[in-house]
Amino acid sequence: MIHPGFKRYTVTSALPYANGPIHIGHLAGVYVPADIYVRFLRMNREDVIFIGGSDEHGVPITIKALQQGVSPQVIVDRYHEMIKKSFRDFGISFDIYSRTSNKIHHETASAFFRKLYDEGKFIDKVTQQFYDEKLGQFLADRYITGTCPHCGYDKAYGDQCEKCGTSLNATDLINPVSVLSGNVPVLRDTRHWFLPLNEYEPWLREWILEGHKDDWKPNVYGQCKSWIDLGLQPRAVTRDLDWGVKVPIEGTEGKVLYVWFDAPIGYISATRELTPDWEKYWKDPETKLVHFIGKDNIVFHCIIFPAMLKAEGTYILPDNVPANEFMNLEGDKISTSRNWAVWLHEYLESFPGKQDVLRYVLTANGPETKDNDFTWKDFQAKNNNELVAILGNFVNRTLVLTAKYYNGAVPEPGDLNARDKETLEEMKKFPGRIAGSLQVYRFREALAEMMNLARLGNKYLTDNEPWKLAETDPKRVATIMNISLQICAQLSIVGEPFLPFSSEKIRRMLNIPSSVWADADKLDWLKPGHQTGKSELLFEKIDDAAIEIQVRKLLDTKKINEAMQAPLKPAKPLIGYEDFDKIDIRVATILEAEKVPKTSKLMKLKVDTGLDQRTLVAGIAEYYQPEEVVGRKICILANLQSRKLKGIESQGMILMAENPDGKLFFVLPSEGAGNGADIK
RNA sequence: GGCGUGGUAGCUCAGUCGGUUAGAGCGUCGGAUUCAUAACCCGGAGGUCGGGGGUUCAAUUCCCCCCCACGCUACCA
Repeated sequence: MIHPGFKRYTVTSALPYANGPIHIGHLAGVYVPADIYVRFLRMNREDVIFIGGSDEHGVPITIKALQQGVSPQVIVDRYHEMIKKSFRDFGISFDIYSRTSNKIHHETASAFFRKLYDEGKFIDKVTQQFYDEKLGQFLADRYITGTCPHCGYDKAYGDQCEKCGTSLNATDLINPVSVLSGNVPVLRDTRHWFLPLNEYEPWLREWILEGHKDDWKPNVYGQCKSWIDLGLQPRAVTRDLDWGVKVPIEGTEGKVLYVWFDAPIGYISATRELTPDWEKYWKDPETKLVHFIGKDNIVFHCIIFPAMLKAEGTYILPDNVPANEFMNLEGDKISTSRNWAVWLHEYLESFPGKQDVLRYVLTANGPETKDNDFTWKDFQAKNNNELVAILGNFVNRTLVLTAKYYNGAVPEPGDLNARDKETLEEMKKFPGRIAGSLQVYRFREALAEMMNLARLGNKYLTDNEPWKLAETDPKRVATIMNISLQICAQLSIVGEPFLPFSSEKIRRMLNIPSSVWADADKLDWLKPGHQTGKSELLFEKIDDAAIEIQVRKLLDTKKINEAMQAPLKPAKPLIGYEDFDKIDIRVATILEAEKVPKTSKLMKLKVDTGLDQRTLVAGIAEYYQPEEVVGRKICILANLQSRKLKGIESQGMILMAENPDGKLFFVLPSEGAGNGADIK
């Protein structure tokens, strides 16, 4: 038993969203570490299931479908198959890779929701939401576009402006428009169900803050503590949308479960799909549940999903959530929309048969404690200087010498000298050390230890110089070669979780079957006289040209992105003078200025307009300091309806010129214009 | 703005419950060697441990302030 107290394992990996392919960020953060962990458990003959699947609900998929004029199902079918295939080809060894559009998932999620509903675990509230009267349906925030109140971008979504990155409420948008019909939507009442997270706060506090103080990673624990200490709020678990799991309550047509509610249940659905025995993986306290995720998912997997499971009452809770940080690419954040990524399906085509190289690089450079950077140069260096030079080279020189001296048959060892014994003792320590690191999710460390075994082999060979003794001391050579061959065999065992393809290759070269972890310190996998197989190179050098191609590809992407960036806003339609005449723009002087506390962009200003003195709130604090604006003569829009911002009544708006990058500049009247001067 | 995590050699990272010369891998320089994919093996150089204060006989390690990166979150007429 690897972890005392547990007799089986349920390992989940975050469900990738089915609106794009898999990239190295996904792999480094979630799937490679999860796969290493699972392969290690399997080698220990543990009862383990490894769950993956596509998350196919949610608004972004419906938007994408809309843009392409197809049904959401077409979108998810396309990406689900693509993702599933690339995972399989890459060797991520899921026991099942399922999807949330499956019938069994809809049933599972419905039943889960219904149970909580029947037991009164939800509260319901009526709120106001935009409604498209022409189509007769409510509009999710993502289904509304309009002008961003911050940057003026006219294609901002109701939840976020993709230009300035600001998160918004749909009601903030200027001139909101329905994406579906182009109509102006109206606000209408709608009923939704909420999970009252606040009620679970005392329990979460004890379970996480007390119970997992020592075994959860600092980033995970810290994030949880932050959320709990801030005070938890009820979270809506339903949405007005027609793509997703229908709310299983009478009279709720047009409502589905919110995607974050149904997605984690996908882990359970997938298990049900995998085995009729699914309950023991989810309801037996002797099962260890581990969620592999990225840092952006911490709150869902540590707070919300556990609260759901707790509310349901019959499920176990995650024992650990080893969330990773992010992997950057060549100094920039990976981005699907900007095509700034190394896509798995493209990698598999560009570097056929080199799954283990990427697995190695992503593990050795894994973002376990902080964001890391993937560069192609580093990829090449790790392949050439580590995989080829240290691991591949050791196996190769051993097999070449074995072929040369013994025609590939394992020689009978003679008497062991001190150095041999010492080496064998060292070898025995590796499986335990590697296992110790893997058990606490320290994959980089475990991998480095595995490579140290290859280093041990290289040093053993070099120091003993069998090639010099071939003529004079054949018995000694036999011993050296026997031990070197055993190291190769051991490498194939302890390397298996990290480099499954290469381990298989070593076994083929040595002509031995696969082993379990318990045999990793046996030291006699190869009996004298055993005939080894055909030797080949374990890894090949990757030359500059191959790397150059990849780097150029990224440079091209960068050029395209730069060319597309920051276009000037298109001209607005013509208006008549009477429209312009409605606008009252005046010269004013700033009398006082102070930053609005607890905001980063807002500044509270007192201005003299000539007619009166009034208060304005302006989003200029990122570009100007209060002391440098006081006394300035500026232009303001004076007859704008007032609006409260952070509790302060803003009576008008300062005229600012905005560059495409969002930077703001005052519009200044020339010398001589007095306060209250009318601008026309 | 609030909260969280991180900021240690050129690069990727360990580590320090405060204490002799701060470690590893890769890179770099030099040596040795030739079984091996010019690989392996040995050795050297390279760090005021993000910055500034404080506590202490002693701080990279504890405390305070600040800066930077990333995540969550608020706000941006």
